[in-house]
Amino acid sequence: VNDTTRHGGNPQAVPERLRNQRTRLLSFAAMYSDRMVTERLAEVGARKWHYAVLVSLADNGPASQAELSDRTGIHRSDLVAVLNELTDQGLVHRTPHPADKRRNVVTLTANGRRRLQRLDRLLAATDAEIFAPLTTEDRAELSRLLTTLVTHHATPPPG
Amino acid sequence: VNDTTRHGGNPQAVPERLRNQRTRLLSFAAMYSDRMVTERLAEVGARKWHYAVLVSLADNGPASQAELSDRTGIHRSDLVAVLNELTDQGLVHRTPHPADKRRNVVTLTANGRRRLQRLDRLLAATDAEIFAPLTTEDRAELSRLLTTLVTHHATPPPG
DNA sequence: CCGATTTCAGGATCACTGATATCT
DNA sequence: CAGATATCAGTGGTCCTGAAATCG
Repeated sequence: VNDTTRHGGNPQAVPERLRNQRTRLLSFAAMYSDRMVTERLAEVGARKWHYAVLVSLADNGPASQAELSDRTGIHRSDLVAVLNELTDQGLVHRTPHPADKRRNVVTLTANGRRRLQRLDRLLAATDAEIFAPLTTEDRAELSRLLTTLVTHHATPPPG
Repeated sequence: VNDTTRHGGNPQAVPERLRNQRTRLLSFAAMYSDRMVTERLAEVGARKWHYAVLVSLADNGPASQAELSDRTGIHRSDLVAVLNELTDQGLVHRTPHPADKRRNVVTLTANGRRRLQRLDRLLAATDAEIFAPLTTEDRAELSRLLTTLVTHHATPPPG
């Protein structure tokens, strides 16, 4: 229908040398995946980072913003806006830390817990959609390979 | 050394539910990969799209900009700037198409061919660095899985 | 007149930087 | 004082939209 947009180019025309470039494959796969996740979340007024924060609070309990940044991978500077949005929606709570006046303690609300359940279902469906062309075994294998890469590069070099 | 930047967070602190999320793994892996590729290319004054254009011209011959966009996945609007940079460096050539005055014919120069060889070596080294934690078989497997995903999602839905 | 090609101006989003005020 | 925390303003890159100018 619309062939000038949604780039990635015409797959048939892409030279083999480019098609087989692993870093390029990784980039494009992530691009499609990110786009789909972002779209699905946008339909219910959420963003990727929202989910990350809600999960972190649900699974590891209340936390300061600095710790939330560590848990989710959200940059400290950007976490502020994310928490503003979540508090505006009544999904989390920012209260001053009793013993350390610099910190906030971020807590999940009952609404936040319900919201997380919904996002969980939504993201499970999106995952199924994105990885539909892979078998169950292939999906597990992909997760294994990506986990190896991520842990290797996320781990700070020894020192 | 600097633990507040280069996010991805503290890997140990990331909740298991997030760590195992496939779309997140894909995003982060691509992020690390892209960052490394971009850095290495920047050291020699190049960018990712430069390489894509040079490869396309070397492997599939001269082309119009519209066709180059299809071959490389570069958006038509952004291709202009990329070609400006490449022509400024004397790596490609823009000449008017003899039979169709709307088009340009983009050609690889001798310098462009030499440049491509250098970028090939550089990117091969970067690929080795990025995928170092994977065995040879694992890398092939990863390529296979990613290719399945990319072709599936790049191929326009039947119609 | 419709469609294709090149070009430019600008938007939206994202990771990141840098600075500031506050507090330990 | 050094160091940590939360916040805000702003940069640079990328993907994308929209429109103009030119031409088939």
